Amino acid sequence: MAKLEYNLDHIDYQILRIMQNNARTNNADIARELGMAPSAILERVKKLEQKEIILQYNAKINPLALEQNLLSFIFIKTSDIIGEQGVAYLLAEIPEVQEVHDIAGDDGYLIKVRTNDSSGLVDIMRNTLGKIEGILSTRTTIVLETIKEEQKLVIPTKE
Amino acid sequence: MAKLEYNLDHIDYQILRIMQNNARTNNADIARELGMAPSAILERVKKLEQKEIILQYNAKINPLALEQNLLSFIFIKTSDIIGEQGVAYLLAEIPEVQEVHDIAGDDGYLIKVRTNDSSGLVDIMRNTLGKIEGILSTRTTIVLETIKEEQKLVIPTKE
DNA sequence: TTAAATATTGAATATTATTCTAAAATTTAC
DNA sequence: GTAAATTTTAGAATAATATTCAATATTTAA
Repeated sequence: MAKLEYNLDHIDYQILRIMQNNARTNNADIARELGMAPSAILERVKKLEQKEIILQYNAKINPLALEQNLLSFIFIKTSDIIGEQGVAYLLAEIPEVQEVHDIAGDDGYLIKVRTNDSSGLVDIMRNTLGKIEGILSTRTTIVLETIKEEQKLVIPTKE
Repeated sequence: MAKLEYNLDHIDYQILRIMQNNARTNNADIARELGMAPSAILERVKKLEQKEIILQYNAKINPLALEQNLLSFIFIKTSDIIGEQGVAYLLAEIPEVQEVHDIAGDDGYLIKVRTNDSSGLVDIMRNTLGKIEGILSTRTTIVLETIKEEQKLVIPTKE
């Protein structure tokens, strides 16, 4: 895989900033805001997508509306050899698992799980995690309340 | 604040599923896929937004493109009284802090931070966290590699 | 500096968003 | 269970946007 060149100028940054805040902002509006032609903006957005700078567009859905009230972080120790991530990929396949991170130290992995409630969490731990070979131990942290949760990156103001 | 009634049927679920996977799917396409009139879909989407079931539309940007290569989780113990979250709101104001969770146990808060590199992390810990009154201690976990990271919820298949 | 490559504009067309009214379906109240 | 009230939908009309393309401008590289 060739090294990708991300060559972003300040117009790209502005587009990213707008899109990060509202992915449904239309071309015409972006063009107006940046004082450019819609066709030029379209070209740039397409390029940002092609170069995988914009990875995807998501609607953020209120977890409460889908009765997904329990958020948990679980540290998982495994028998995975360093550099290998067999267990990680199995964890990543679980729909309720939103994040899987390989972390430094002897903890192994940190995963983020969203379930209906504690019974949903128990269910996953027992029936899903429990069936994965190579998991040595888990340590679970329950979230009582989420004050902030977003994926917005800090975008440079200058190029 | 009145208790919100989320009254979702299977058409709403389908809309949510489509939007969660691609927030830029246009009305016409959704209408075609669900075999309904665009105007009906528009009504439903507006309602989902009004009822705060769809919270926002985000473009997911590749952190590498913005040189944000280091992801960390930090456990923060504070002198916040249980139920009060003064420190949490200060943490939430930091742009590099993507998540702030109040967690069970004596750890206090768990935050997720994205920085350029380790020097950016040190900088935040020293110059930003260090200046917040009420932080007693921190424990930092560095992410070596992220295998999965998304906010997609599990959407019911039946109503 | 010049040639080549890239990016932008502006106009034309295709497509979509949005509004509105009437009909249909659903819910509510009696 | 029926009728009224509410909500939802469809369909048509219009406004707005997306997209394409050829010409122009700009940038890049030699």
